[in-house]
Amino acid sequence: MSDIRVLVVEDEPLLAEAHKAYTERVPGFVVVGVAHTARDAMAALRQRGGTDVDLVLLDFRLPDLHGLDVCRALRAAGSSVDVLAVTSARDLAVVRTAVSLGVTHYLLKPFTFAAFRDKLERYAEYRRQALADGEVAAQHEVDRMFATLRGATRHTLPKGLDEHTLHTVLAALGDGGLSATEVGQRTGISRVTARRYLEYLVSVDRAVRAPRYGTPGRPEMEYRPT
Amino acid sequence: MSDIRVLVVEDEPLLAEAHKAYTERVPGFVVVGVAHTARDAMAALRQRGGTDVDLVLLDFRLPDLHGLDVCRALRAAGSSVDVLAVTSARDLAVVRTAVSLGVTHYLLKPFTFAAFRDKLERYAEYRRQALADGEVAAQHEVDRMFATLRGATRHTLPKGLDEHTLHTVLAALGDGGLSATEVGQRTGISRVTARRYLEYLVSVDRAVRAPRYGTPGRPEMEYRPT
DNA sequence: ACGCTTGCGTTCATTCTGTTCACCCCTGCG
DNA sequence: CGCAGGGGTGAACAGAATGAACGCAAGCGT
Repeated sequence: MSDIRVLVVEDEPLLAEAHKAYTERVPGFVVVGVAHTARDAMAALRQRGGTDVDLVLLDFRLPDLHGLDVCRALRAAGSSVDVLAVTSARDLAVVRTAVSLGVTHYLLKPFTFAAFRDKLERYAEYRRQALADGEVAAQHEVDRMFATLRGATRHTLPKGLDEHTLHTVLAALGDGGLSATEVGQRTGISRVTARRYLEYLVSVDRAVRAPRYGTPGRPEMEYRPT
Repeated sequence: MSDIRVLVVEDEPLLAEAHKAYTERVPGFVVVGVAHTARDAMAALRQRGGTDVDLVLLDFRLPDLHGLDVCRALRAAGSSVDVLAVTSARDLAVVRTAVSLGVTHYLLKPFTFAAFRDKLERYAEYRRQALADGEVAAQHEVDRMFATLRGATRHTLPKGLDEHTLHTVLAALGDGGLSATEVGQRTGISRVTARRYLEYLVSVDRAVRAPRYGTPGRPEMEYRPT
């Protein structure tokens, strides 16, 4: 199976580099181009005849056109290249339209590498199933393809940590500025456990810690989500 | 929440009637039109201004144009109406293209009413989440929308589960707040079996689980029906 | 400096989870 | 009527997640 060829479309040069680096950290993917505007992106896709790019990492906020318009133009031109929306647009109307235009996934900026990799790996798996030139025999095969692409996110937590507790802690943390003890009080969880989860969040860059000075005694650690 | 308005596109008159009847058997859906050709379908959609139809049940094998071309024309015209592909085309290439054009689902003919209803109900649930004019706060909310639309299907009880036991467990659960052990005690079923059924209920969103904190030792899981 | 104060970070007992596997019951078949 | 097979159940077990206890770390005050 040859690599999946990706075109990165992102106007901010630093982010474009970051997305490129992220993509190439995922086995099976290779970046074949970077575009900074909608015009460049469409030119790159046209030039390549629509067969040399498998997946477009498309920022929706571009200087010249909106990403949704790029999608529409692609579809109108008969291209069936796959699109992964990478954007900070949180409007449900935009999500709806993106879905109707067939984006494979919709990744909110800023994102962690884990979230990014999850989307790419799902796409790779979908592609493995869909790329064959054969035919599907039964409904459940089609269902499985759709589910592979869009099914619930799998997230692997370290041992000793529980997913539900993690959500509870995250919710209690709110906008941050809380110590482990305070999070514990808010959730009914013990300080020890609250700390366990807060430290996990720090370890995966979903929170930061800072000491609280000014009072006697050892300073308290204050956690804040990122 | 008003009904979801459906346009049925199917050239075979008998099948068109059948699809219409099926659709109206699903609560929350209403058929607002039937078209027998691609031309008719596009005319109907244009006439209605693109805002009076929420979902198109689209046969791909039409006398004048292929369903895929209808999709492409819709997208090119800026319509973001949702499309449920209903077709006997089993080519993976067709499925791939359909996905890239944003079809919500792909239903192989011939199909059972159960399979059909599953697709419509998933779409309704997706719509409920996506229709608000608000904004999404986090990645997992978008993920849930995609998963609702495309997640794995489960219409029958998995092996190893018995319907009668399921009802017993559901009845014992009452308003919730019970652990697997407690449900077991109330029903005379073992904890293991009670848990088996409770977890099934969670997996199909008919119950939620939350840990009970405060005491030493691994927390108990508390189940609550939704 | 040096103690004082306060909470951090860790260890470990505790309790319940999740899984495995043997058993039992039912059904179909020779 | 005996036997094989499969689906559903529960006893036993390995280990997962929590919180109490405790020693030590880290600022503050004199």
